[in-house]
Amino acid sequence: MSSRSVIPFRAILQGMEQPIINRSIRQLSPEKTEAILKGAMQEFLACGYAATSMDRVAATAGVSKATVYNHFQDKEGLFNALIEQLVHKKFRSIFSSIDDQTLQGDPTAALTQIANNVLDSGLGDAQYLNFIRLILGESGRFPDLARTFVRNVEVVSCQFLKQYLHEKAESLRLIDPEATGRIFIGALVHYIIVQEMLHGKDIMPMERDRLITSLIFHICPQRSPLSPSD
Amino acid sequence: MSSRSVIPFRAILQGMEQPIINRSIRQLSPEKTEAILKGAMQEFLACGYAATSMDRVAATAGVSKATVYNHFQDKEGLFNALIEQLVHKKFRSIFSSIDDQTLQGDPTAALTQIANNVLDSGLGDAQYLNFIRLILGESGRFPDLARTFVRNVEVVSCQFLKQYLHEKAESLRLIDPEATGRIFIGALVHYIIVQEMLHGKDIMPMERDRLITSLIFHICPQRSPLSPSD
DNA sequence: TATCTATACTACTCAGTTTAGTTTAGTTAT
DNA sequence: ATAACTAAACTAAACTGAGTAGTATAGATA
Repeated sequence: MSSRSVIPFRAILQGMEQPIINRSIRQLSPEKTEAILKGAMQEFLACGYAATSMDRVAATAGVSKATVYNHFQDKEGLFNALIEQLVHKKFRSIFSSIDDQTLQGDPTAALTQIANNVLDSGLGDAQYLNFIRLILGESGRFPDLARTFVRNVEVVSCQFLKQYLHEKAESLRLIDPEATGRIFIGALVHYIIVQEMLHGKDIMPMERDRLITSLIFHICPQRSPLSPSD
Repeated sequence: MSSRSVIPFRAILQGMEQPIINRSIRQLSPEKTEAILKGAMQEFLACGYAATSMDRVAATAGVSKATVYNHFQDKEGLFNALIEQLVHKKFRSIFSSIDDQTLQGDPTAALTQIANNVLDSGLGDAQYLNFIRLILGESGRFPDLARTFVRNVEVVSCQFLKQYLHEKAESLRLIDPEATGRIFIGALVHYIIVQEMLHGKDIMPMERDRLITSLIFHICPQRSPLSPSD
């Protein structure tokens, strides 16, 4: 996107072998880097890529604009670094809080907890919602960032479920645990997107427990005759 | 967003009852309106809201900038009109091409065709993908447009499936056709998002027929012993 | 006569650079 | 160890060159 040929800043030299002058090499302060990324997060998540200004990022970070450009090559570089950080640090493991005991027990209870974990990550957290919005909205202009997201969030989620369902495949009589896992995640993600991201709560309301109940009903083969509604 | 108090243009009066001055009122040419909307579509879908310039919209539409502002109040108004048009004209009925005969027959075949219709709408069409990207990406800044989308696309899809599954509820032994419909749509939409929108095809590949087969396997109660994979 | 075009304008914002001066931290000499 | 020195990280501010939304004007067109 930016196409200029300028002598690269010190920031780009990170990781390159230093020449001769090793006398008093101070690093760019990690505190500033963190502050800039924090400011960038606030701005990019709130305004999107195009509508975010580097002046405002610097102001929000409490740092001069020149410092921003000492730490990051340009707007695109800062954006890339931010998304990469968010994907790796914040939004990776939705399943870490699921204890092994639940996983070993009744599949209905385990799947309920997994579903609730997925929904909790997206239903309350406005920051998470804005992050997904940003990734989806910019996935056309930043395909590599989208792929990073897929590798670190989607793949992890689906692998986790695939593994779990594979273990239970016989007792649940599943023929394709991987596809079942995708259906499970997909139904939940779509619910989050429609209800919260697209503000569809009031237009097409549905209790989250109702969706989870149905989801588990369709995955676990025993079909009880009691019908909750409709 | 734009906060100026200007005497409204003729464009805003569209649909309002005209006052007294009906003396030789030529309308703003509908051809120009269409051309502007077409240009706006190209630009907004390709660049997003913030990165689209009104100069470029006018140029793409083959129309002067002043004409754009005669037909639409401002950038936001044009964007609103565009999304509204797209939602209503282009991306409303995914199910129109499903014939009644299929719907009356074997549920497995019917659901397969419905699933294929949903996937076809999103897997090939780059324009459709960009449209969804735009809606999702701007859903935070344009909540009303997001709601319009929900009302006209999500609700229609889910209602259609709810209705169909409600009729088959007994034979398929469904306890909550509406929730089942959501799961069905959700799994397909999530598949489109991950594979196409987020460029996950090569990272976590999955044949579309495999997903559809599993989906129908989970909805239709008869569980065949033959397993296609894994 | 009203819609259109072309063009230029206003007032502003933007990404990124530069300049001049301040702070900070590592090195060296005392 | 402490003080002096020095180079780099920083700040504030101005600046460049380009682009922005939206308006205004004068003339072409139908």
